[in-house]
Amino acid sequence: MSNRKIPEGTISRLFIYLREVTSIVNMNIRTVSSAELGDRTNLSDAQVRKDLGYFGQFGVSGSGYDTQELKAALEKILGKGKTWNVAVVGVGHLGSALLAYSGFKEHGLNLVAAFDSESKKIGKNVGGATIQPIEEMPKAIRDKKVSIGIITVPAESAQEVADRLISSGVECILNFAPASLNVPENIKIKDVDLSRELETLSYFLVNKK
Amino acid sequence: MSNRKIPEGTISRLFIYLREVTSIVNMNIRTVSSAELGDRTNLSDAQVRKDLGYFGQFGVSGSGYDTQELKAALEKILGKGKTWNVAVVGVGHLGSALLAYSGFKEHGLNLVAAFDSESKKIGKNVGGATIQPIEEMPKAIRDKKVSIGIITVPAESAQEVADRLISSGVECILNFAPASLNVPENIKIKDVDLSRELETLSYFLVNKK
DNA sequence: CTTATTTTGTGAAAAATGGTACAAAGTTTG
DNA sequence: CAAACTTTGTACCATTTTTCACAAAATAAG
Repeated sequence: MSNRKIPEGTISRLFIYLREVTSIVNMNIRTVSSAELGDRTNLSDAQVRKDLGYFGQFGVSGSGYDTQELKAALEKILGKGKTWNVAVVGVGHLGSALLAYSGFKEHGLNLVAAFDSESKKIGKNVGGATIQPIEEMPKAIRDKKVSIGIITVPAESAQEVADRLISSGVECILNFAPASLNVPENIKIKDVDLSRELETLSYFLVNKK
Repeated sequence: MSNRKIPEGTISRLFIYLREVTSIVNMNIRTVSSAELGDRTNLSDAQVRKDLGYFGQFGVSGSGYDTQELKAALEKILGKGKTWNVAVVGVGHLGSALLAYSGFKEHGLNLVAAFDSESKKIGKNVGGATIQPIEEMPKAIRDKKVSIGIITVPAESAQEVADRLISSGVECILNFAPASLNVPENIKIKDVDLSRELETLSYFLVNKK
């Protein structure tokens, strides 16, 4: 049951279910069916059941899912409430904007270190961390137990930064640089590429019938 | 050939190929093989060939792809250089940050209108557009020929805003609100959900072996 | 110019994902 | 408590996407 490989899409949808079931709990509704959950999320009832099925049996035939139980189960599966130490590399426009983003803390990401190669930025304070030179990365990342590295440097230096982050011990990288990075199997890398999202829209408009 | 349905993933990868081939052209390299392109993008050679194959035959057996030709072809397919008029609804933190993002203009997105429901924001200028009340949306969107609407309002009002945008005539929506929106078949909607990206990392860290 | 090598383009196989449908289990009704 | 109804969980089927593998085309070498 839980040893099958779980599709990436399932994980992503789990967050959607959690969002929805949280809102349902807040309406003091005790129970919800897969059909209802599907309606609210624009997904099919079968999809909902199948996704949840990867993680166990939460439902009750005839009445559906206990909303509070489901919420708790999803939170557990998705690691809600846990916190992680993160380090940002590259404190330019994008880096600073990210550090100001409140969603960071809300999702358990705790900024403990920031690095930049520009010497005039060193020593400044951003989002509670003091900007350090890149050379201090290995020590700082070990000392502060950083598990997530965020790359917001230009594409040219992104690979080098990724290599350093990994050799310093981070397990997970969030890459905002528009570059295809090479990382070992055991490292999770997540590319966030707003440019590509924008360009996809452009493609759609050009090629729509 | 080009009447087959093209996978979403293919489109997304095309941008990656374009990025790479652009960098190769800048290095004055005249030709590139699917294997090389695959290496640079962490994709398989077969994937590269199949993706390109959806749009025609660009390669030459024995030597590969002419980099300049491929670049030009990808730019044409992806609508590079075209520009689109966009309107932003919701000029809070996120909206303002987006408007400051330089990538917007670079990707041919031209802000021509901004709306907000808060009366004290009306009349202010952001990124070259004057903030208008939501009521003026239909007229403004028609007059200014807006084809892309960007939603950066709270989740609660996102659906309502989407409905209004669509009935006013936009063809494409970029949704930054963490909500599952319902839109007609012929409207392209793209969800950008940074929260979910962050949460996915958390899932990975909790569930890694 | 013939042989060896490279590399494309694409059918066909395989893998991944999503949808259908139904037995089994629970709930409600009279 | 029996019959009608609801809803889950999953085995099976369909579709989509990726990978394999190889003939055909181009190039390079001898």
